[in-house]
Amino acid sequence: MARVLAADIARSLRQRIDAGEWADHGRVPPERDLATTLGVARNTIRRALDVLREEGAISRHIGRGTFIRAGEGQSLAEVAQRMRGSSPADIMEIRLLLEPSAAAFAATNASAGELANVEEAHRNALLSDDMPTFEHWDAEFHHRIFASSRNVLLKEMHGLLRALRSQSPWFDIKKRTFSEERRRRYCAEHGALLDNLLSRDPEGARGAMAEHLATVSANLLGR
Amino acid sequence: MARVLAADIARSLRQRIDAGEWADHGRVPPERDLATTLGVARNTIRRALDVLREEGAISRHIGRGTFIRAGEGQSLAEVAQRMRGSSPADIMEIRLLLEPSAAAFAATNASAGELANVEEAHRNALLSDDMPTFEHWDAEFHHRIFASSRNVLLKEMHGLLRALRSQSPWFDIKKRTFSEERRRRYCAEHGALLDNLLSRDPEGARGAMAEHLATVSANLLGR
DNA sequence: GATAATTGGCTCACCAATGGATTAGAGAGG
DNA sequence: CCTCTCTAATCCATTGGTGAGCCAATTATC
Repeated sequence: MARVLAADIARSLRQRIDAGEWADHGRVPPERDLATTLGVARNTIRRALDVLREEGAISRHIGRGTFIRAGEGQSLAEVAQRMRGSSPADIMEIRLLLEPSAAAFAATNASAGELANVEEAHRNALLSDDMPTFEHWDAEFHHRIFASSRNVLLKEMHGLLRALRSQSPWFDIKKRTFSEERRRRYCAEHGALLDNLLSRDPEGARGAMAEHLATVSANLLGR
Repeated sequence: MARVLAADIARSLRQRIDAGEWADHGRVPPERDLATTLGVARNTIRRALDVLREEGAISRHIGRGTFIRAGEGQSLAEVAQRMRGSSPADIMEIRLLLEPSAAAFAATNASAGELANVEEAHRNALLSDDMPTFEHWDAEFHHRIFASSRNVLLKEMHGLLRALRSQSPWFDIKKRTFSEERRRRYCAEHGALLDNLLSRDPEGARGAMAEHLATVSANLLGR
């Protein structure tokens, strides 16, 4: 008998997990089954699984079973769920990463109709006179730019950011920092950005968006 | 038998709803009917439906029935659902937007311990000899960089990308394009990136990551 | 309008599956 | 002989599924 049976079994199991043998349900067979099929005592299986759990490869739950950790907290919905805790600063940082590029993509990829939609949102934001209406068309302006980027995932990522922003602290911050002067400033920056889009200038659009977000960030976060 | 019956049923029902099986009446059969046709206890059906309601996929009303909520399309779960359709090219584009900045953030924000974790993933990738194990540590390397960026949302966004990549066409593409030479190339680029992180050079890290992703993109998408 | 049928909400007792833990013993190797 | 690993058996705690029953709200029927 080899003196390190459990380690061997651990290695073998790790390989079978990585190869996706039980990936369909994300669940490893129960200890007792593994013991009989591998012709080994349940104790030994348990020690092998202890190793894998130490490594974080699996998790075990009394009464439920042994589960592969990849894909455990990794379903799209669960990840989205965890995003709820993000701070306004974190969200702003991500916007700075995504939105300028989205604007650049839109400048090159958007159809005339899509740009017309962006323009419509801008016009409505200009005309709106109360804060909620302006907020709505402001958000719509940004979202329609993402929708014009021709990257489905990018658009949906913005949808996610928008969902996050519509929650908890953001609304208060926005309300507190809103003013007529800032609204005019936003509208002016939107207008400049729109001009870059309409003239199909990706780098100009990227710059205009970056500038606009810098303004927003300064207003909301005070820096 | 299977200790995850309710979860399986939830998955199956979600699929049937998405397929439009009951779209005409917007209504799912009563719990008791589902129980008998699926041959399980009503309690189990209820647990499965609880999951779907949590996700916002259905709503239930005493005395009326269980209804499909095709509404708004703004819930996080639904956004996540739409992301499933993203093409590999779209995903790659987003990675190019996020990962170089994540590397730059990590260079400035990471603790020594976090960088040690990144290094560990790199070492394990170097040592792994079969493709699934390498894939695992490769993904882990990238993810630990995001975890070191100190931006929760950024980290979760990468989790989202990873979840998308672990689905459908990606696995085939990776398998088809994998080779020992490419593995060595990836490891070398990871090493260069890691050096920039350890020497706390944000712009160097950003550049190294951008270069690495260019290689990956060329290999996977052929351009 | 009154009554019955339908439908989701809830609880309970019961059982099987499963991981957690302990104990005792058999062999192997120093 | 001592130590270490594996075997074997046993008991525990938790979880999830079953089956049954009753309640509450809604809808159909007369």
